[in-house]
Amino acid sequence: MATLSSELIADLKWRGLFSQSTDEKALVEALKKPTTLYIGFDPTAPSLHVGNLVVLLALRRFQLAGHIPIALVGGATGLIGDPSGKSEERSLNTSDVVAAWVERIRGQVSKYLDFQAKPNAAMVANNLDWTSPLSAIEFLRDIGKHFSVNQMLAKDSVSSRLEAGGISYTEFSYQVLQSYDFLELYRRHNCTLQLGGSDQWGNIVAGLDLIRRVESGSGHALTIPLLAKADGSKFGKTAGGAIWLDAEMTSPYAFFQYWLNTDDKDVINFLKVFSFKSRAEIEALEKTHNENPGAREAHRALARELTSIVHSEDICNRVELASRALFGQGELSELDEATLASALAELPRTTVKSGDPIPTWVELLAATGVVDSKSAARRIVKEGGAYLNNTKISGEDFAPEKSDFLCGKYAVLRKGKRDLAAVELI
RNA sequence: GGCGGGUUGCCCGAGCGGCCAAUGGGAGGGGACUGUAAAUCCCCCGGCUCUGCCUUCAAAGGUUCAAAUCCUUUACCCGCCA
Repeated sequence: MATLSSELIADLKWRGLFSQSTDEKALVEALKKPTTLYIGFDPTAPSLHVGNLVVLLALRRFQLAGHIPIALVGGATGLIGDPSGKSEERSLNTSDVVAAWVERIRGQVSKYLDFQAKPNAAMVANNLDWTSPLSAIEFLRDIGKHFSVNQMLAKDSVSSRLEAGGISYTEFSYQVLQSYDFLELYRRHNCTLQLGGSDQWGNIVAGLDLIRRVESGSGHALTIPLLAKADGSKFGKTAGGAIWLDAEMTSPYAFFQYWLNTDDKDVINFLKVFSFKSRAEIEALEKTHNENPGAREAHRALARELTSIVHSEDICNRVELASRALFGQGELSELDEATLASALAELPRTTVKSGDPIPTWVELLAATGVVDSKSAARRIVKEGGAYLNNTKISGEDFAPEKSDFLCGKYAVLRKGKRDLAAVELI
């Protein structure tokens, strides 16, 4: 990892993690010394998702380069709602919901930073700590006075909303709160750099203005491009919804598969953006990938590294084993019970009591939740996408027999090419 | 405050008394081809105890043998005039 500031910036640029910054020369100069920087995460859901990982890992890159990272969890801003990039007003969440999400996200964010590092230990902050004690009058006199409505209206996040039908005073005020966060972190920790997605540019420079006006101080802004996929679809979304970092919300198996199934056209870019591998290592993978894309070496490296970072190396190994065991190579019936059990542990599942009659394939699949209804499961059978233990089955009434249960316990249902579920006989 | 227009399945959007579970596009799903990729082609896409039945066209009531389609009220959105 680059430790010299010019190398750090060059590395970020090479990885496609550099959108724009305030005076780049001055930034490089400032980064020659350990610098305190922050990124904010608003609790808009119970977990962060893979989209957040881009900036979160960027923060880690800075720490590895010797800087002091602060992860700010937006206990206050999460109550307000950032209009950036939204075409409609957000619906507000209650304060207990937001408070609960803050705690979960605080825990998540902490996994990616080093709090023991010397001399640049990471910190986690919550903007509710300094926003909540502030009275409305103080806020308007001490902070609001420094903002020009003309400039606020000119911000992209606001002007696009004005065109799209309107914005509430609440969301309009968001940029003031975010600016105040930067000011507070500047005061408390001499934090002089804020990172964010490119949609955060306006909010970040508003903070720099505030620091200049109130403290006559200066700082820097650096934004990271929003990650785009080659086919134009939104990164991090699947039919099932977002890919979350929380293992309860997106299983490590599904997480691993998500990366393994990355579009060929995206895989090298994703390695640059997410991986901590060196440029040389990534370029070697690029070469391998171009020579034999079918081997999916680059995909596998990406999936392995991210699953290890987000979950753990141990979980990653288990999940990869499951992935290999369940996909084609080798007969399922040849797997020993331990391997099978751990592979299936990662899948959506249902159970059948050993005394009870065994339900039909359709009923079992519906019970695992892989499809929304029995009609959907029936459709799969009709269309020829139904498999039991990797063997195609037909007939809507098809039901597994006792003897179909591998090791006397497990049956593997498959829908289409890659959607798997497990049935356990208990 | 007055007048007019709108609210349809995951999204966009036709339908404007029976032939409507509702045209078309997108998203999504299955198949073929492949590499657990992309592109392409074919098929599917409310639910169920599935040759039939049930619940949907903002909500609630009504007219009719029959309503997404007509009437009334309510909620929300959007225009024009004050």
